[in-house]
Amino acid sequence: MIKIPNLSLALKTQIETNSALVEIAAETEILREGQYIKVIPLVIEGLVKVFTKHEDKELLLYYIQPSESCVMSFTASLKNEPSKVFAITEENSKILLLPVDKVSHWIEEFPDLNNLFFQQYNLRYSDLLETINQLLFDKLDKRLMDYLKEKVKVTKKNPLKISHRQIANELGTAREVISRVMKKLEQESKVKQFSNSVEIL
Amino acid sequence: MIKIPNLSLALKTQIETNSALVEIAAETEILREGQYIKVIPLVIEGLVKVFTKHEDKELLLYYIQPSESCVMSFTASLKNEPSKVFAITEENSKILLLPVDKVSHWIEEFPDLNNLFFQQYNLRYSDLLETINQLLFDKLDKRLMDYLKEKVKVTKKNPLKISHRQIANELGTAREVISRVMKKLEQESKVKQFSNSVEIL
DNA sequence: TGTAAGTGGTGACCAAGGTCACTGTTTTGG
DNA sequence: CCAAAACAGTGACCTTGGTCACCACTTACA
Repeated sequence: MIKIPNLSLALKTQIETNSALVEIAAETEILREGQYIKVIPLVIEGLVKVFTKHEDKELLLYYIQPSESCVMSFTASLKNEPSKVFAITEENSKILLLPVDKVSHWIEEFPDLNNLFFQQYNLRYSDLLETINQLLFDKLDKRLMDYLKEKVKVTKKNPLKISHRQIANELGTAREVISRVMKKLEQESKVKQFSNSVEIL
Repeated sequence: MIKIPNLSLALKTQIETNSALVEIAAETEILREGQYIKVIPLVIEGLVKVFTKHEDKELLLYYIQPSESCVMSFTASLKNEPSKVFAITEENSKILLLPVDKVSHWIEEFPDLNNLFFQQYNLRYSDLLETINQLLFDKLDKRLMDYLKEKVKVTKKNPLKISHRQIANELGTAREVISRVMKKLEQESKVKQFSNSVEIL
């Protein structure tokens, strides 16, 4: 039985018998801007990254962690609108795919599912607002540190195996810039770099 | 009887008999960061501006227009969390104040209200994402033009009576910068300036 | 095992926008 | 009607971060 906090047994049974559980390899694109979809993902295991992108420049928006869903898919499928964001698996993941037509009924029938989606919306509202505040108020050194801390927390790995290029992509900037700021942070003893990996101190 | 699209008569009656309709003068602060609240506003008439702020620097996030509500208030009051944003009336406004304890019941009882809040969350998600995209991908001249067009649409006034200082505040920048960019836009015949007002061409 | 691809480091330079200082004009309230 | 406050214009300068051109090192895999 799938473990998702705060869902009733009746609902979990419904979900299990009506949804597909798929395993998706790391680094697989699962949603792109403009795409129409008919399925709502519920992450069981692994990690999904959601980001915005425009002509080679992109920005990490938030992660979808186990027990979480994707509100973009929720509205995109219920209202038949195209997605405004991209999503990609960052780790090998197990994801439940809930069929839209079922979900629209379940929402009325099961207050706990209704609740879950309200919680998800609220969470993403906070995530996006946080992103705005960082873009607007913080310099790159702070943004980089916050990014690294968040990444350590979410992947539960320290040191992180990650390239300067990927960091740059996720922060919407250039590799050289990360190189520069990273060096500064290392001199300030806030991080330590090995080959291809970064440890937060 | 209050006119709000897509709400059942039964619900509207409930709302009318259990909520206070208040008139709030323009430029009145109605919500600040860190504040706890026990009431959910539904704008009937007028216009409410929602923004983020940090040490004198602020940024317009979105407007709450008639028939719309405030999802920040929704979660802040239902989950007893402090607000993360500021809100201020931009015009004289009539606002229905729904008591939280009632709303939590109405949401289960009336699918149309449940629906309204999902729509509002979706709308704000889009608003915040749009804000992020503009901050990240657009230069100030484009951001300024978009801001002015939006303002004209939302206030239904062209020319707009507005100072460079206020524009600067809402875009998170400085007055001198707006002065500069405004001059450029005027030379490109995209706007026309009179004393204390701006017309979009 | 050698070569191509990916990665990181660095200096020089550029562009956008933020800051400062100061001026003149317009608006407003007593 | 006049003084104070708010507003707008502008040149000089600074800071941040983006761009470019390289070079050197590591890693993967053919």
